[in-house]
Amino acid sequence: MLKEKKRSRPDGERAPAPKPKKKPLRSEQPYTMKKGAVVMWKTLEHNGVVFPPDYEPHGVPLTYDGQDVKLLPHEEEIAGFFAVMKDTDYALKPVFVKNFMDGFRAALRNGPHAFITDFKKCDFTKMYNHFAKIREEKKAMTTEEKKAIKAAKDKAEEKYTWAVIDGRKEKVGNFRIEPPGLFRGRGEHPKMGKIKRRVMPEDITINIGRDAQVPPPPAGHQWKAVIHNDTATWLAGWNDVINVKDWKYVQFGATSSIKAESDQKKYEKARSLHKYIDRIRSDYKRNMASDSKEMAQLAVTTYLVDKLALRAGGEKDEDLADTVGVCTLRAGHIKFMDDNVIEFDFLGKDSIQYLQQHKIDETAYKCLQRFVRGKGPDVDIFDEINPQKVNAHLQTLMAGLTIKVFRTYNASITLDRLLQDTNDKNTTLQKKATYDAANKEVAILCNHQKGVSKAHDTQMEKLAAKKKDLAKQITAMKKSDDKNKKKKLAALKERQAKLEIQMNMKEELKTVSLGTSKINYLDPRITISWCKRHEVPPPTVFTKALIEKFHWAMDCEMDFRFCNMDDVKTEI
DNA sequence: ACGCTCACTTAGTATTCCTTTG
DNA sequence: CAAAGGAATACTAAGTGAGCGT
Repeated sequence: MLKEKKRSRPDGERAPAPKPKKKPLRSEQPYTMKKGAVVMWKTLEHNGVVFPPDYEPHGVPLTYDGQDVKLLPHEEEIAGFFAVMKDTDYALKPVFVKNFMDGFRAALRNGPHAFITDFKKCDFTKMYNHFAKIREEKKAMTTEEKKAIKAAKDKAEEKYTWAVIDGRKEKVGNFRIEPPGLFRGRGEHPKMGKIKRRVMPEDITINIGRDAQVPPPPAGHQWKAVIHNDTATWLAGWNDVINVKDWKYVQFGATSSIKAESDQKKYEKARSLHKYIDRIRSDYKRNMASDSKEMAQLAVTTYLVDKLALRAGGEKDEDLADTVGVCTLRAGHIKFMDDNVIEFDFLGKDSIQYLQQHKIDETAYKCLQRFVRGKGPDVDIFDEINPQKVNAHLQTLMAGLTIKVFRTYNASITLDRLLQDTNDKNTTLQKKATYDAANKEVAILCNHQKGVSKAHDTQMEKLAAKKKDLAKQITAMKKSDDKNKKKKLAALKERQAKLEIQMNMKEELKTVSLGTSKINYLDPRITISWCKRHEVPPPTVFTKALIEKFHWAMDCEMDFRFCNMDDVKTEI
């Protein structure tokens, strides 16, 4: 059964400002408003956004049906979007090519080049080479030239990199407006290849304090609107040009106090789940045997979320890639194996495949068999529930609990558990390996993957060659009568052992992404406490950016499993 | 109860930066 | 000192969930 298509809005317009509610005077407003809407700031100043440079025509032709055609600037720009992607996998996908070509043809339609209609006759090589040449020229510049250009750019952008919130100067995140190009949707996205048109000042809504100076739009332009929404923390926003009902925001950066505060709350919530987890687990175990199908479905989804760290899985529109989470799993996504083992095979967020077998609770196994009975592969397994219902049930057990908290909780507590095995006799490097191994387990739990780098095989071969060479040297050393033979042999053997570990690690991690959990799921206080206890300098495991992001946790010593709100020592 | 908007977090990949190597 | 390799950061797509109106 196909999911029902959600009604799409005909215009894609969005109200520029929150509905004007009957509010008391601003000065009379309490700091926290009635429900949900919390006032996030009293004053907010910033300098707006940076637009990409205007298009500069290069005059390099498109070759069509063997003939060079010099396009008009706006046509040339679009052809250029494709030319730079000529060698990517996208250019091989029919949907991508069709969407691109539809857009390209529409741009050509009323001009002198409307005869360009057939993708097969389009040859983008000249433009491609032109861009390649520019890249080469850039690369060939001296270090000083590169530095000077970078410095000039940094200087011009400096004032956009920060904003002042309640008197504090803080980093802005994505202050650069997204440049035009072709949409790179992930997986089988029906809109891939569509033209992402240039975002204009007229698209942008500025959110800023009432008393702040409104940043001037580029000369000859206007902002779409200027609002003063103090319950939101975004500085500017616009309707996404591909999924027009989506809204893109310019937000504060990861190191800002706004983000730090919400990060702390997230991890405190995950920690407090530890106090409730036994009750929650007995609740869903009991409810899996319930006569109520809805109750049983709530229980089984919660069980899967807890055991496998699955995502919620909200309903999606048909004009997006077909991906699922626990609530949207369909009968064809699971296979019943012997001994209560289920094979899960579905595409999750970003169309990343979740392909894992798990032995699950016997009652849950039987429930799943019952839920899929008589259903074709495209029918929803959990037909009586959705994430809202699951979350509503969870909130009868713990205030504020939602599905995603389980991912944070299980990721963090897994790290905490695995780090218990750290050997203090080890070197810092070995301790880092322990940390990375724990990080890796979390990444597998959360199914955080990455594409195998193109260079992977060559790199492995090189390491293998190195290893072979070392083995040779060792054999030679054994035969030699060098008086320092013992020492040298030991050194060689150590290098060999290190190389061996490096190779195994590289192979094991070739599809596993450690970064995502480190940035988003692992309570930094677990890591920092571990660093302290085992005398590992934090930069061993956190990059400079992460140390800044987690600055609020830097002096913490904490046990994740003891939830005491007083533990948060560092105030922002 | 449900659909929809809004605001924000989470995610993989592209690009840039920095270090190592030849 | 340049090229290569790998780490770090930038980018932007794609999720979650609260809350509101119907």
